[in-house]
Amino acid sequence: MRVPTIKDVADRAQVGIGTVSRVLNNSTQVRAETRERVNRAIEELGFIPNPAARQLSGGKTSVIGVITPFFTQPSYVERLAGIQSSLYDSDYDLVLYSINSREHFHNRIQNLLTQRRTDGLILLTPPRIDTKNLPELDNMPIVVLDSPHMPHYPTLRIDDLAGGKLATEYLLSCGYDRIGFIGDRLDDPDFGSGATQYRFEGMQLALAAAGAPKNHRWYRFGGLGHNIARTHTYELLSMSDRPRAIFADSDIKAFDVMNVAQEMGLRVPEDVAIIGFDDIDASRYMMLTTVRQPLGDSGIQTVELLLDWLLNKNEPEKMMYLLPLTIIPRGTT
Amino acid sequence: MRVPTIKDVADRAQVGIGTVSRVLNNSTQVRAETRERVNRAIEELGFIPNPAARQLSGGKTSVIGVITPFFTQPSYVERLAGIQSSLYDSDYDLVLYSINSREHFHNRIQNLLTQRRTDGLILLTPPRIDTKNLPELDNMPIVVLDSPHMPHYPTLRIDDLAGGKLATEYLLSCGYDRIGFIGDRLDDPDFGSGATQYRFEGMQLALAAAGAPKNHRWYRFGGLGHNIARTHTYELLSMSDRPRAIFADSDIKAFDVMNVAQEMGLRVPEDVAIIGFDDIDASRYMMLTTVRQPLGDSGIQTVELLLDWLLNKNEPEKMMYLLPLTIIPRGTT
DNA sequence: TAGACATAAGGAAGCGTTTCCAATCACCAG
DNA sequence: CTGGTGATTGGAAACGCTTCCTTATGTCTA
Repeated sequence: MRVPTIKDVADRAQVGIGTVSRVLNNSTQVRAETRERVNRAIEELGFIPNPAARQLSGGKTSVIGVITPFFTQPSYVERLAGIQSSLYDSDYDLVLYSINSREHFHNRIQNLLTQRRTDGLILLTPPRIDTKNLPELDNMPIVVLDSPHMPHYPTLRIDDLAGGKLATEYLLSCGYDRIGFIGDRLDDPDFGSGATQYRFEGMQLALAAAGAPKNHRWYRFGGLGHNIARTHTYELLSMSDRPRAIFADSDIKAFDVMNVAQEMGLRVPEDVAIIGFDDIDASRYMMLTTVRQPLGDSGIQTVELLLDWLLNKNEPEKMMYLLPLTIIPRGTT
Repeated sequence: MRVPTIKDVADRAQVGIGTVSRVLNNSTQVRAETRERVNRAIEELGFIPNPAARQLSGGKTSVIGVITPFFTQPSYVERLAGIQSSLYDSDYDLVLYSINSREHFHNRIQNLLTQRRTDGLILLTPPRIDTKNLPELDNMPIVVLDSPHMPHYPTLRIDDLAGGKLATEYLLSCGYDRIGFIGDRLDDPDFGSGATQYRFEGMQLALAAAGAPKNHRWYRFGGLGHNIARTHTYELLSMSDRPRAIFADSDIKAFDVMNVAQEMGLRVPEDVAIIGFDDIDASRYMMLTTVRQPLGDSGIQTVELLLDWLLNKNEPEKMMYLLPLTIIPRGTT
């Protein structure tokens, strides 16, 4: 059986195709009785508008694109899951674009903006790029999640400085005063988001406020990958004046710290306390104390902002929306 | 500046639109010289074919749909990541459809088959449905990953029976003879894949072959969710003749087992050994001994099969492609 | 009752491709 | 030189929708 088209609906409802289209698009210019008749015909035929035709004619794609790096990392997955779940009941499809580098990101967004394959875009932790080269950026609703690099667009993110303070204050309140830090390199040209830097600064502020000791030898800033955090941990914990607690700027790194500590025969938290950052799902199993940021919720809120923009033309303010942070005390402190 | 269309290319290359289209679609019916001229014009204008028009006219969407349940579970994410990475260099976009129930799955696939929003479909762990109601299923290339429920389609999956044997034989070879089992309920109407059942049967075969003791009180089949596995673990480990080792049919459940054992003051593996199934990323951090199935690779292979089908018309055989399993010995045995 | 104006509805044009058919051209055999 | 054949090309039609323009139908006011 052929897939029914708008023409079939029009014939069955004894109206013109224009009227059917108006019913589909909730135009007010239709008499209630006519609308009813058309809806019945749609129902009876099981008519579903052809998305390609709709897109070609009206420019609407019913697609929301999500551009994300590091698709495999749990914190990204959890944000993505939030996005997915919010889109679930909408009429929008979610297209996933994974990127590996700043260049790739630039190409991808350039393409998407010119090709108009999507009605809106969610940029998950986008790298720093020169948006001056993207003149048409303003025509497409874009919401940024977890990045300070696109201040001219609505952005949901956390206050990393406050997060660093929070973690440190918690460690201090537990009685640990000598605190080490393990984070990303500060000047990553591709994906450096400044998160590590702010969290570290927040830590320094908290230490200063409490009059706690600082020691630059306790602070390590590495690249990505497991081994670097492992190496740093080993170095820190081998010192004669080793830190009494370690603040890792992500839960994944904190797991490495836990592993290395255990391999070195140190007890957690008796010999060394550990706090992470993110509160990914696995942290619960690892009994890791951490700073929770609302990963799933942040995805949900991002979609809400974007849908309100697309559906109700409520363009959100181009500002940073700061998300709440909380300490989740578990077994490593 | 307006986005260039095929007409602009045709004008600039001094040819007709049909010729441009033939060049775009690699038809052989174009003189080499003409083809060259057209390609230059495309290059100069930065022309990119409009996907919507293409789809409306030619029926090709350049989209591959992935239908997956449990989007948040690590094993699914890892499969998905494999799929994503393989699609990365192709011209296909990946659209993610998450489903919650068998009904939802049925509706979704029905819609996709009639709407033709995708050129091909990957079904990740689809539930058991009545495919008789989907007469057009045969028109759309579909590859199934991790499910025995669609035997009339090419399917990549593991041999769960062999996996159960493998895990059990390994535990026996470590000297643990009293072995418990924690798995899903056997008759889940929605997503029961038979995996638990086959893994359990494999275990029973291995026990019988080795003459090891069996005890039905050591075997628990629960539903989804953390608490059920936790409860079962507690029950098992509270017995006076408690099992010396526990085989959990997923790593996630094994984590619960580890947690409960620890809370009960039991040492792993000295008091109770634990083996999981899947080898998700987190298992490495948890030092969990487990049966590794190639999650990421399975996604890659699925895409290879599908792309070969779409691009080269190599329709794969409608059979089960069995993926290899290996024991990953770590700290819990 | 007539004119003005709002509301409702029909349907052609247009969106940017692919594909099909017809036209043209080059070449060859007879 | 003529007719036939295959390769190459141009461009109309078609895909299924939205939108705009037009016409028809009320409805209200003076």
